Amino acid sequence: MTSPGKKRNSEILKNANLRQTHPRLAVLDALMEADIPITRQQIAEHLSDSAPDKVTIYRVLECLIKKGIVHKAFMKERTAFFEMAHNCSKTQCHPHFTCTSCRKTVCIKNAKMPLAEINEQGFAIKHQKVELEGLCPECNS
Amino acid sequence: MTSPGKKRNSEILKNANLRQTHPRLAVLDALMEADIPITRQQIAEHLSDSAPDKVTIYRVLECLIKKGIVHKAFMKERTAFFEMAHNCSKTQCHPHFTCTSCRKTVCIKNAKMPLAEINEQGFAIKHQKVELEGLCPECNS
DNA sequence: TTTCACTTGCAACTCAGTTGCAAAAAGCGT
DNA sequence: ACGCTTTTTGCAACTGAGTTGCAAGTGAAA
Repeated sequence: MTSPGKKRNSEILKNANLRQTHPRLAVLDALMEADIPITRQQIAEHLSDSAPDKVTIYRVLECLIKKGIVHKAFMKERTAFFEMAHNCSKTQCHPHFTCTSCRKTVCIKNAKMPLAEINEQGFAIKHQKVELEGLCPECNS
Repeated sequence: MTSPGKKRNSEILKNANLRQTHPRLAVLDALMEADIPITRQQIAEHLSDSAPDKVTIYRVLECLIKKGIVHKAFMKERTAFFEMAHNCSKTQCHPHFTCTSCRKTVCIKNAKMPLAEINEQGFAIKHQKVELEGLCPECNS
């Protein structure tokens, strides 16, 4: 449990002006190691015995999202998937691709997407999210 | 209840090889009249006294989605929003814009979005969904 | 009109996420 | 280190969208 990211997570909290607490460091650790969007349940499983209460995990996530450290990436089967925001630009997350056959979701970090342009006046686009569906390489062969 | 769309809805079911039933026609009617994505609850409210059971509405929607007549447009606050698919191309729905201030969502039917390009080999993109967030004209002034 | 597969409605259930509140602990000044 | 204040945590109970099983109802083909 002395992973190299431990110090960085503590740094993240400090920069965001948040108290250093076990649940916050633990949730950050789980999200960092996963490196793909995961659910609250997967966060708890990753932390197993030292996992905070589920309410706490939700509250920690809410707080980290508010600070822009974490994103709610997407919903699948009525369940939210969270990921670290450090691979996203300010206005746009990388797209997520879900395979309609095996139902796995992967991050497409290198896809380039222009921001949508709205013809009507007055809209200020702050954030764009792209979801892709289709067949992944494994199911497509 | 003799709206001009009644016959069209019946036609839709016939073309899809689905039985003509009250719940199916009613759900189609509600979605047609709304012309924006709505929830199962809003469908029921639209139909008020003649609304089918909520389970039936979900099953009708599921069936219409399978036939490509209806789309699950997006989720907001853990609730699914459904819309007629006739404003969407095969590979892409029009984007939906949600205002972060008033929480209203509108369809952006005239926005042009190219399909994402994935550099890695083997992915077959079947469908792309774009969600936008920001300030709507009313909240932006 | 009969028949049968497909649909519907009801009741009971599931389960992700939320709320209220009392107990714990982070961080500050002393 | 030691209180003190404020923020955070954990528990239990709740909420509400969506699902499941099953018996009763209905569309449409023969």
